[in-house]
Amino acid sequence: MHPIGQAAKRSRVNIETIRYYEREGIVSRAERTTSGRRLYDDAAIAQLRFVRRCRDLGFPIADIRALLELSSNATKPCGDVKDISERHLHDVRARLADLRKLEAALVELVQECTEDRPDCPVLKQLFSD
Amino acid sequence: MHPIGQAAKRSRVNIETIRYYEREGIVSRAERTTSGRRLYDDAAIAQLRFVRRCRDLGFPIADIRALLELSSNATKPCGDVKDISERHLHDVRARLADLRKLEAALVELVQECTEDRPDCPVLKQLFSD
DNA sequence: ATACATTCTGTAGTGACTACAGGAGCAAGC
DNA sequence: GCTTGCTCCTGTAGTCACTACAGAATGTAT
Repeated sequence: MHPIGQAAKRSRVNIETIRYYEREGIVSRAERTTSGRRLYDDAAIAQLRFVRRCRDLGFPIADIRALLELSSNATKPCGDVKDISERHLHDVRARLADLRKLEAALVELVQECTEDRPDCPVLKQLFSD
Repeated sequence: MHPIGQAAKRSRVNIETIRYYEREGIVSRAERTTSGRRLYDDAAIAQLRFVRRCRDLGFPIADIRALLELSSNATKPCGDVKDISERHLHDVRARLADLRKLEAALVELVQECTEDRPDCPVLKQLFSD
């Protein structure tokens, strides 16, 4: 059994975030010492690491809740896991498309800006009707 | 002179957001009728539209404050405008790189998930040490 | 006069944390 | 036993850029 600091290091989830996850019911409530300090076994740490990996993959907390639920309660989770993952992948691709457009627009904008002259074409363009 | 609803339509900034921008000092304080309602002239609407366009380009509010300051006070704003824009472009590219990695990781993950079987390889992988 | 639309202020909620403040517990050295 | 310093506790507020109300007042059309 490990105190929260150890659990944080092993899961790469920082201490404040672990407490936040517990408060929000995202992970199960940790055991406590008699003085009220949290204690984590390997399974609890694995759960934190799971959440961390999902966050690294960009899954929102709501999805992570669902994934954790599936992992503990479903007999055949794979279909639902796939659905959640594909929906998320779709979101990521949509964000990628937006960012690519944004990048192109910015490149064009920056090209306008070449000299130290009194009328900035960038500002002019952004202010135009 | 236009009431806030008109200003919102013309600038594509919604009413609540316009009030928020004023409260935060991002745009200049609107004139008022005797009863206290906001009034916007063309310049004020252009300023709102400017903010909206910058937001569309992903600039954070702090950058927009700086750009507005430059547009009203600087004699040769173009150099600074370029600096701000390039720093932002750099950020956007960093986010793009992150998202691309994320997409690749998700594609790989989703490929694992093929059948309706009791042990989901995705969950297994996310839970592994 | 009445109905309806528009606007006002002020506050709270969003997501996913992060950063304190102020206090208590614990381990090691003297 | 005492002090030092680290870890931990709860609870609250801040982050970013809005968005969503509640409850009241004003304006416009019939």
